[in-house]
Amino acid sequence: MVHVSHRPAGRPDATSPAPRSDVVPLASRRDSPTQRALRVLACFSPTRRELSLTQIAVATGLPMSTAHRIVGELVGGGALVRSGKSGYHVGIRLCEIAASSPHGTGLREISWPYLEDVYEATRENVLLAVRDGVDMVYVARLSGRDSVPVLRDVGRRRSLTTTGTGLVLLAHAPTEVQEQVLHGPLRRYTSKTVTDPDELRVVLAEVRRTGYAATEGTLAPRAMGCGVPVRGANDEVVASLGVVAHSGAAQPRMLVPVLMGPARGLSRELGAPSARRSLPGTRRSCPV
Amino acid sequence: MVHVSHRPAGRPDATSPAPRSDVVPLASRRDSPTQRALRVLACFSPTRRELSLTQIAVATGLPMSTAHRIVGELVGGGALVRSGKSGYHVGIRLCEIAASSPHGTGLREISWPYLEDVYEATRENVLLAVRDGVDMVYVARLSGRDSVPVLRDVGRRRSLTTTGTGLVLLAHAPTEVQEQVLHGPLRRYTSKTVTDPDELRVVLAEVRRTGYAATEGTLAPRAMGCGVPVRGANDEVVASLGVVAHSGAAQPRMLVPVLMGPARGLSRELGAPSARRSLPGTRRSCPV
DNA sequence: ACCGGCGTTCCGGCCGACGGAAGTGCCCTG
DNA sequence: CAGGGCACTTCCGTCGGCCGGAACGCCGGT
Repeated sequence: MVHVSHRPAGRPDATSPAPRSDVVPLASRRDSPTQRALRVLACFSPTRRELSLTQIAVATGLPMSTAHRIVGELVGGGALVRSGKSGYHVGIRLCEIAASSPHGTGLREISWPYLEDVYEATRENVLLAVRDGVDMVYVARLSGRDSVPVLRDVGRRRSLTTTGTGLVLLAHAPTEVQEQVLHGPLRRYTSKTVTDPDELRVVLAEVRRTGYAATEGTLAPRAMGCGVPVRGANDEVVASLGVVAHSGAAQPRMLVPVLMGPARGLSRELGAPSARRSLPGTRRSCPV
Repeated sequence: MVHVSHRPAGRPDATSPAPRSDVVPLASRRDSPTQRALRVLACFSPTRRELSLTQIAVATGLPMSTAHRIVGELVGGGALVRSGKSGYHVGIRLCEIAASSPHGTGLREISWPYLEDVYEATRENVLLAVRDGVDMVYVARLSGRDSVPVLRDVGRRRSLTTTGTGLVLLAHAPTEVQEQVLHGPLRRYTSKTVTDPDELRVVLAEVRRTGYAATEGTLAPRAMGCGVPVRGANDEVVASLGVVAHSGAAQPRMLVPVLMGPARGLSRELGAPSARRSLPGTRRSCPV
């Protein structure tokens, strides 16, 4: 069973040695049509909602005619739609498909009432995040009109090491992912950001032991956050529920009891066995 | 400019039950790899969140080996992820991309506060819908815990002719779309469902004239709804904001004033010129 | 142990994707 | 008004990689 690394990892040219003397290394970038189509779709992001054909061609590195054909087929399939004269954006069809993801929009639908519960209790920014590779992606955000807008835009990709929600996800990630993060560069955002691998290991162990992660000033100077795990059908951690607020609004760890209830409720709805029955020792009902 | 019908139309290969042993190009029904990849993705829906490889192969009509290759590439690109041993579901990567759609998740993000405003005022199911082809798709739904669950699941596809929100979208759709719907079969859900094309034309004209659509008992016997248009940057109708509730909870048209404010606010945030300045006739320029 | 289903791998043929080049319409400019 | 630049669209010959039938592990059930 060959498990393909789910990250194409940029440009692994080494797989095709074939050192033909006349091979042009520049344009030898032949990948499968499926991957090309995905690359075209990947051009779009919450920060780049609308692109022209030329922009797509440049972003993907595809020739104009090729980009034109692929985009045309994506439009025919409803994945993209034209907006205006020269411009494309992601179509509703793709949103429908994405809505089926149990880690994305589907999870958002299920989780919404629980986020509301947390919001009712805290009146602060409530977030639900999942892990994708070595990054964290927010799938849902609930922020009242009067709460501080610390973070914006669902779908933004962030580091796993700088927020409470991220640390929860990293602490329960597979070992290989953790090692990958620990060996990679740990970017510093503030003076409090943890950048020492060994120190981070200690933090992660603590997160596993206590069942929550609280940070203060690690991403921005006056922001603090707290996250707790949300578990799925196999009791593995599928998401992290957290609150982000300005420092001083509350002690981070005081948020833990508020988060635990909704997190357990959500885990139960997701089919987590450990959340199925209310155990007497709720705070450490699950191994690790 | 060739406008491809955006519906690939199921499976036309059942037409060759007699595979002659000669050169009959039964496999000539080949579509482009891009379209194949989209067909694979389109297998997933909110009602079919997890599929095995065999299920995908059957659903798309692709041979196993072909389906295996395409699915593998989609997994490599992050569009699909494995769940368990035999099973795939839509990946977060696709949700990120979909989050950039101004007609989908992006619209949902923007619209949420306005939906909340309507909910605060009505305590009923609040919906935001857009049109895709001759169907309506809900992009956001807000229903309180205690409100009647009349409709479920964002991303579900519905008819344009049976709800207030749908009628608004249809009334402001391009003429060709309206004709297509009017000439097609008009499915009857209840005894009150409008199925006569001429009668529907009158209804649509009334919707355009009054600026809202109210229905009662057209989809389900004891359900009523009301919808108003939401306009975009070109002042064209991009979405429909509506409320669905049990009959008797309120007069449908009494919901109109409640809907108009948030709808105008949302339109303004989307850049609609007509909502830019508060017109004299408008009874409330700011959301409730 | 047998078996049936499912997923995976392999390989040769063939056909449709590929992309350079030419064509079209539009807008801005001199 | 002619000219030129830009963005998009179409065309067509070539050939490389997709295609899918067939064969092969791997389980789980009986």
